[in-house]
Amino acid sequence: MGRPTLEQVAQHAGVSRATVSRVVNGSPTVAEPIRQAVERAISELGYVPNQAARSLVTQRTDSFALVLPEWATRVFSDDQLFPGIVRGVSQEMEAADKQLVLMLAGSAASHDRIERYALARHVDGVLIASMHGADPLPGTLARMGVPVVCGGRPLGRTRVPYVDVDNVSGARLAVRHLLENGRTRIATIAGPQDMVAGIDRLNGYREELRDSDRRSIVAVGDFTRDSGAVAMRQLLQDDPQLDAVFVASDLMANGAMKVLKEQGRRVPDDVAVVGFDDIELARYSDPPMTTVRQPMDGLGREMARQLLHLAAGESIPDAVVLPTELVIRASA
Amino acid sequence: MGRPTLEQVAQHAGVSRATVSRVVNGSPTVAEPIRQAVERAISELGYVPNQAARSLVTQRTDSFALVLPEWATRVFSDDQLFPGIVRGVSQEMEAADKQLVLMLAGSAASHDRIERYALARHVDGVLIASMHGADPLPGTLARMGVPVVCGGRPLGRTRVPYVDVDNVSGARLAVRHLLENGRTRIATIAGPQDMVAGIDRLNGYREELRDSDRRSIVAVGDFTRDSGAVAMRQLLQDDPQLDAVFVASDLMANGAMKVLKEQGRRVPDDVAVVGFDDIELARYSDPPMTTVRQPMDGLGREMARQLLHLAAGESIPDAVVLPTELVIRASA
DNA sequence: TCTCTCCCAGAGAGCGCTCTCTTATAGAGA
DNA sequence: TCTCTATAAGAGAGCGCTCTCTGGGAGAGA
Repeated sequence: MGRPTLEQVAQHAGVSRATVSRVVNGSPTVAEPIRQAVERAISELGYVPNQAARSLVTQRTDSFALVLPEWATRVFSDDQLFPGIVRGVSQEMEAADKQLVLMLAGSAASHDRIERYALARHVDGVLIASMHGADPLPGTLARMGVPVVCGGRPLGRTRVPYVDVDNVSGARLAVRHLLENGRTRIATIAGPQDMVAGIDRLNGYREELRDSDRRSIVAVGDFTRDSGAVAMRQLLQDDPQLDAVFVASDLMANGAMKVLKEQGRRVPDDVAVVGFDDIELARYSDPPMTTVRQPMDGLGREMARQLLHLAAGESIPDAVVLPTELVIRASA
Repeated sequence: MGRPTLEQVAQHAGVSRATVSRVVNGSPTVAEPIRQAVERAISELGYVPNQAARSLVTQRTDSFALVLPEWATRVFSDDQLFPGIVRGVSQEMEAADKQLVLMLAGSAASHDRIERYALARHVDGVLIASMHGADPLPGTLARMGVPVVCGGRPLGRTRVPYVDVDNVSGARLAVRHLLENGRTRIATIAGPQDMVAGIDRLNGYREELRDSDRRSIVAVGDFTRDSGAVAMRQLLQDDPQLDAVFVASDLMANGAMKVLKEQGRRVPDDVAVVGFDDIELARYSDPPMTTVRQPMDGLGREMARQLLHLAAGESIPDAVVLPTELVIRASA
């Protein structure tokens, strides 16, 4: 009954507990015949080391938590952002033979849960992805000595290392493309201004326009499709002459394009549209969308890599910023 | 330095280790003044129990694994299936104060990893979602005494409890709807025939047609949008007269509708289309899609509930089948 | 041949916690 | 007053593993 223990393997192989431990952990100081005997015993008994016992002494668990805001699974449900990050992190963790614990942070209560969890030494480190506003969690954990890496530049004064995509440059690329195509009245549908992605993309838009002396025309959405439609209607009302829109997410751009179609504006002939994210939808929309690609897998992978370094006691850069790229299709 | 231990809390409160343990675990046999003293010590020291030490003796970890095939994050990337299950499971686990460990099973190698992980007593049970073909993993784990619940009926002879949605009835509902609307040549684009969802939906289609003496017209896709387009072309070639298609997933239906449009067939006037899944895309396609809704959150939640019961030593039903529902929009 | 060194296996002390068993204290009944 | 029971706190034995320290045997140098 029960799984076999080190002790039993040792007995079965006729050696001491210590020797079995050495074999299991690949110590080089074990004579070949003994190693083989132990390995035979291990596989005969189907021995698997008890992780709890091991981490009790090593003080490591070899697993890491990925914290995602619960709404990420909802708002982003039909694009690749959420699965992309998860996949990237997961790949990198698997490669390092570490485990991934996923935690969805819904309420404020779950912040507490997560904090306790990390402090219970359940994980060797924590990744925190794309939070709203100035989330205190990363700072709190870091202060308690828990290795933490954020996905997306954290707002506020917390000095926590992060990995982000270059939202500002991405937005500038998009706007520059519109300018280069002779568009003169370039509006934007910005994302929520309590999220870094929302803020930075709007900044990029503004910077690029300022450099070319155009005036900005701004509406704000919340990254959902419907909010994109609402914002587009607003923009058309504000400036019926506009001939281009830079939209801070593909999903909003999709809503916006629907409105443009309804109002009889042709895309891109009358109004050019550039999105952001390059989710699958962008490729399949009508017309296929010109957009800014952000490497979500890459973001996840890089976050994982940085955290692994940090947890290994190495020092890591305060920030890693991944490049974004303009993908030109038909909408602009 | 480092986090405080039980011992230190005991010392600080002037009691024994056992008493602190009692307080932490909410034992009723502690006198009120002592309990308060201990609680004060706990909060003063910022004590958090070490999970590894605890589970070493309790033989529980209070965490559960959710295994997802890696391609789930890719193929299903732009719909709600993957995030839906994750969210459902996560909610139920959080409610039970358990942790969720997410494991993406990519290769055959990761099967091994997962097996070792579960056997290392890292988790108290395992959820396995939507695998291809007759996956040996659930059976193997179950045989080793690990509590397992599958999402989606497992193929093969393994007797592992599972939770599934009623694919057969859903498909029948869809086909019946088409019949009731006077459609006579009803084709189907089936899903992959090594997946239960693919098989059952095709079966439902066949059963319903057989009951009404119509012949079946079948093309097979792999649940991707492109495969839906390819299959639709095939169907139009096989039977140019067809006036309806039941498509086994919304994503494929989206591809199919694009082809219909290209070939000048109006939806639903010339060809009615019914999808399956009710992902967000269905609501936003043109025309909005009539489809079969499957409760992915519900599936996740029910899986979690069953597993929690199982892990608690209670007996659970071999199968739980959740109802599907026809959502009528404009495409049929 | 003897000693010194090297190498490899064993012994044993915990890691931080739970839980059973034991003991001390107090109150009740005779 | 003495015993019997009830109740609450303490003592201590592990849970399964790692890792340092110790010890024994073999080979090398003198």
